[in-house]
Amino acid sequence: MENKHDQEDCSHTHLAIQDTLYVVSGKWKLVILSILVNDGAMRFGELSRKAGISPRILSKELQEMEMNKLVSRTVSNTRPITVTYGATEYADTLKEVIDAMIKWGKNHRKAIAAN
Amino acid sequence: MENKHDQEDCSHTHLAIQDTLYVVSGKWKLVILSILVNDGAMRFGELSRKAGISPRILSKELQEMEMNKLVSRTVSNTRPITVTYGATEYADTLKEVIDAMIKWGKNHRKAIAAN
DNA sequence: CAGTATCCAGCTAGATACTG
DNA sequence: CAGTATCTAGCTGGATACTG
Repeated sequence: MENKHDQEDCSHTHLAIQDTLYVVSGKWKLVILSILVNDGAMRFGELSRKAGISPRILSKELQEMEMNKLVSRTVSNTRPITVTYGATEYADTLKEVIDAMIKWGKNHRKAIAAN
Repeated sequence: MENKHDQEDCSHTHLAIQDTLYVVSGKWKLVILSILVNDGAMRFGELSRKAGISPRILSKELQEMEMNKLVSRTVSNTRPITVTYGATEYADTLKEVIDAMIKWGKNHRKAIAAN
């Protein structure tokens, strides 16, 4: 019984880590998010230029981030249409994770340098 | 001047995130670490069997983790030699990061499920 | 036993060109 | 403008066999 519980807890925990890792890993997700947070909402092309990401990759990343409610996508009825991407309020909840990563990463540099 | 400072802060921050990401990302690093933390130090073969990782990958992961001071490697002068791997005390410092990831991941499941 | 060597499949990211 | 299609290079992880 206890074993079963332990395993379940463990797999839930593992799943939670995987989920977070998925959202935060990869070459661009956090770069995109930080640009949208710091510079505010902007259009697809502008974001592409500012981040230096080719459209194919940017499109894919934004779709995933939208599914994860980290960015919002707003279409304007101009001609041709314009699309604006912005960081959501929900994206702020990631701050705790990112801050923990920043803190550990900074200390780790020192820990490794101090051979 | 302010710009320069901002950029430096930003790049340091970005670097710190990358460093942390490097240590926790990938398919096996946290799995290996949790086994060593939960079950204690053990030998290469045992770890390979317990985690279900082929020797090539396990060896590579352990080397990286040793360089990052997350695992210790101890050679015994038996014949043939035996090698024991264990989680270091320093590995405990990662707990903050991992806990933040677990917490966010668990909440995120709910947030996404509540469509 | 504790790895390393070799070979290989699949995924990630990018360049470039194209479409509504 | 906001993407999608196509093609490609390089990296990650894995199976298997081998060595000291």
